[in-house]
Amino acid sequence: MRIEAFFPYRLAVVAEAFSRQLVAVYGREYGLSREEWRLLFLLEDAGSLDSLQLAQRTSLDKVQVSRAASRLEEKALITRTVLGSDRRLRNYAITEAGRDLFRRAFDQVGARADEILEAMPARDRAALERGVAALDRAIAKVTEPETGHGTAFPRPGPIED
Amino acid sequence: MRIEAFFPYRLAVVAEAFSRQLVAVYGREYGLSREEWRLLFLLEDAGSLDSLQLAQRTSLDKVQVSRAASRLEEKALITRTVLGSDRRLRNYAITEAGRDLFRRAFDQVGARADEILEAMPARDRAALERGVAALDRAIAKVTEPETGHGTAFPRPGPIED
DNA sequence: GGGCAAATGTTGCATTTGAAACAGTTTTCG
DNA sequence: CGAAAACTGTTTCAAATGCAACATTTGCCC
Repeated sequence: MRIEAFFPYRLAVVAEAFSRQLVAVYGREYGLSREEWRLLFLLEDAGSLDSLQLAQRTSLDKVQVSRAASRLEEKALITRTVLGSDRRLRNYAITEAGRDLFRRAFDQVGARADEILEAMPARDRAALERGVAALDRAIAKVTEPETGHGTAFPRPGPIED
Repeated sequence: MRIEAFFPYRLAVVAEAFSRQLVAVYGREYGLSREEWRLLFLLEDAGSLDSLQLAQRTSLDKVQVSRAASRLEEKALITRTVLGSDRRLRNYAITEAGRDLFRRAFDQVGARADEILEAMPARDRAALERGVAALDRAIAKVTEPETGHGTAFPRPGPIED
């Protein structure tokens, strides 16, 4: 089989290429890593989050969150405080500087993303959004066979993570 | 804006999750990195390639190719020889051991990929393939002037279906 | 031909990343 | 109560990665 015809390869390559286009903006021009970008994105929307909420809404693991938050704190883009109610947890809040930086970056990143997406015919764009949403559901279904109550399919191979 | 509604984020997260499912197979069970997997994939199809052909058909840069090839050579899965016609280039060939390993891995990886894709309704799966192909073309179109890296994989011909 | 620029693959070095160990805090349960 | 287990964030250490310099080979242009 030719690798160009192998769908997982095509998906990975296209997604990486798309991501690179956006990293080129928030990375080169604003010095943000992908993890920092995502944390700022979440915090600009929510204003403030504790680490439990944050873990639920990001696909980053705890090490990535900890390190990205350290860097953002050094740059004074967010603040981190220990929660009084549970001292294991942290409260993350975006600063005004962080908000300003994110908004400027988001303008450019969003414009770049739109430029690419609008280069697609509308029908194709709709197909892409539908397909991505469906793939997301399929992965969740296949990898979480027993999160529901009742009887779950017995899976041939256990997949953790 | 909620990050979950930002399409580039959704695409990246879904693509990473899908890729993780496959890396869990060829990585954990066969000890292959993503780059090694791709090189083996190409070489199993072609049997033998020189480095120019290889550069055209992967989205890997020269350092990644060099390092992945070193590891594959150490494992005796491929051979690397200097080309007589141009001693800057290398000829990569898959060994029998490499072919065997790849075929066994591919059976499992392909099955895992199919398991996920077949968990999608057929219409959604068709939409995904259409959308991914269209996004690839859009990125190529938008980044065409630069022609530099960061584009998607080379398309030998128009995508059917 | 001869010197210089371009092309190719490799290596060095600093940074990043991932997995596991660690430290601090809370919950559980005898 | 209090020891042990569980949970959360951080640190540590080895491996991977990216970027630039490097060495080798070829092509170019006079």
